[in-house]
Amino acid sequence: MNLFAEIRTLVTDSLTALVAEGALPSGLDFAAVAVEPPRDPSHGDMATNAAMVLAKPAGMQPRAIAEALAAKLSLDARVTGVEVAGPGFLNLRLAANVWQGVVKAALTEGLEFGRSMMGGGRKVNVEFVSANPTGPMHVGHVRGAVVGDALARLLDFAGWNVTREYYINDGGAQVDVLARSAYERYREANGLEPEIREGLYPGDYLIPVGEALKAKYGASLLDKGEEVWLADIREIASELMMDEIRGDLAALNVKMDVYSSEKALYGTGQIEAAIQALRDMGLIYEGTLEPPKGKTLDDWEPRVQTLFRSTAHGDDVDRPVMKSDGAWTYFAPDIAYHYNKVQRGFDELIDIFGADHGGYVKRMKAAVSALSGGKVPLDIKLVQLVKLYKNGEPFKMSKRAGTFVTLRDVVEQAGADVTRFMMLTRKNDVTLDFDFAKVLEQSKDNPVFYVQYANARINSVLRKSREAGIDCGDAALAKADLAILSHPAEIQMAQKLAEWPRLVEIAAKGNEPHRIAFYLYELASEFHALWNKGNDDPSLRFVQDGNAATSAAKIALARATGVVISAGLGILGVTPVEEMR
RNA sequence: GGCUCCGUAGCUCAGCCGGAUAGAGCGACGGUUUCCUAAACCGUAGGCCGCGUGUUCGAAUCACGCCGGGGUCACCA
Repeated sequence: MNLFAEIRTLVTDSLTALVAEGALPSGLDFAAVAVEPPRDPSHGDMATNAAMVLAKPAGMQPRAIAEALAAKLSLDARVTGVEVAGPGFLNLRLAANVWQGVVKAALTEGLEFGRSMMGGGRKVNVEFVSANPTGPMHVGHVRGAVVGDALARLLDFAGWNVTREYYINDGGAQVDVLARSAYERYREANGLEPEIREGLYPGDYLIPVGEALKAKYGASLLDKGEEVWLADIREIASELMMDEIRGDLAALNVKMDVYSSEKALYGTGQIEAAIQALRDMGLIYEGTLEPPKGKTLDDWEPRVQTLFRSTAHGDDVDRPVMKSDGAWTYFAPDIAYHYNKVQRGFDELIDIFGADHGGYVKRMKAAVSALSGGKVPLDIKLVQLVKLYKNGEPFKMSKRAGTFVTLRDVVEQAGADVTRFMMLTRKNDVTLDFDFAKVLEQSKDNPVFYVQYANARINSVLRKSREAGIDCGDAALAKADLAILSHPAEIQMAQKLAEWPRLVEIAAKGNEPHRIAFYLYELASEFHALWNKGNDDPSLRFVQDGNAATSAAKIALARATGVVISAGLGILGVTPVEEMR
């Protein structure tokens, strides 16, 4: 149930009726008509801009349209007041039972309350994390992992058919470096001194890999050159690193549906086929790029390369797909990979990248635009840096690698739920400060705690009510006489609940999971306020001694709030806390 | 220099597919506890929404140009 959508339908139906009566000219487009919560509560419960957006196309004064529409709307039983205000807004007041109905809907629909059909079952692929399989995930990956996973959950809730996908970059030089690094650990496992040369990965997470290699090969590779072992060790080491990464993701409560391998694209003709497809469109040519303007590169020299004419699809310069030695650039398999996603039938693609990949956005969009004939939109979300602090001081440490803070470090210190919520308290394109001390603080300065505390209070009410012998099942509460919820503070709470389905759609439309976190904070704030009003006015307390009917109605309101908090936390991938003693 | 993100209260940030008197938390000041968890709540103070021009009935929001800060910039992935 989405009350705003229902009232918007009422508005557009009324407009259609006015057209039929000749009060409005025919052929008007109602797409721009919006029904929204007004910023100022004194402006009523809902406001519509219908008269203003239609004034010009209808060739009428906004006020004339507004008055005609007001007359129509006031005939509806749900509408108790309509007034024309400001430049032509129509402010609506709705009957109390409309808001009480929202409480009932939340109880009967449960965690499905707010689920939307907006996605229409369209297939969307969300690619995120895609960290190189050369070591454990570090803090830089955490935000992308959380944003991607929460976005996937959000889109699922809003009616999309979602696939979460990880692209394993196991085809380039970095996995050779991994293999050489692992070989040194293999020598170490055999009692020799490892030579961790400049450019190799020094982290001690490769020690177990060395052990595993010793278990498999004994001492047989010690006197061999890398032409003998490189390919095999590359394979084994990157497999083990992916196990590590899967474990890291699990620790963050992130699950992938599909892992795709870059290496698997080589030798199958997929890269050649993708490039050929572009060539057939006349988008591949041999040429020489200009040096970047304004930036002097000492080692720049003109080179003939195989280039993708990405400028034909919005990029600023054309991009090389093949090196001068004839090997593919990183971009080529990435084109093939995205082509593969298009061919698998996804209607929409989303990539979550770190902000350092900002320069990659236009060329990737150009490739997808070309290869899908402009039919598959690619949205790329860049997540900005996370800066770590502890008590306001910049924080650097790692138990495991010496050089970087790992995902495990963060999860062990802060917990998966807190980490996830905090990563969503900023929109993706703003840098985020993460203070290990602050995120564990139990105060309203900490939004995770604040929301969880509201949920704990709700559960406390339910516990006590059950002890008092009241049936607190959702079905029973839904049958309560909700007309009892007539106090303005209670109506206001119900109004906040009514915004939930609308918010889900707004967040999904913009691929903006952070909006869920902000809404939950506001919802918790409304609840805490209502809770405290019970101090001054005992009639606002949820449990009313000796009056089962009144208690049931008020508990229903609390429970409905709890349902929405749980549903919202579910989208964020955060487990609701029942009790916080 | 190109591209890109950011610039809103003392601080950290929401709001931005145009809408009414621009919001929240922290910090400051002042209140609330016989009560279902005060781990909370209520109130006061605090703003050329970086600057300018344009579009519009209407701009924090859209366009263009500046200023300031971050990221990034050919055969690395």
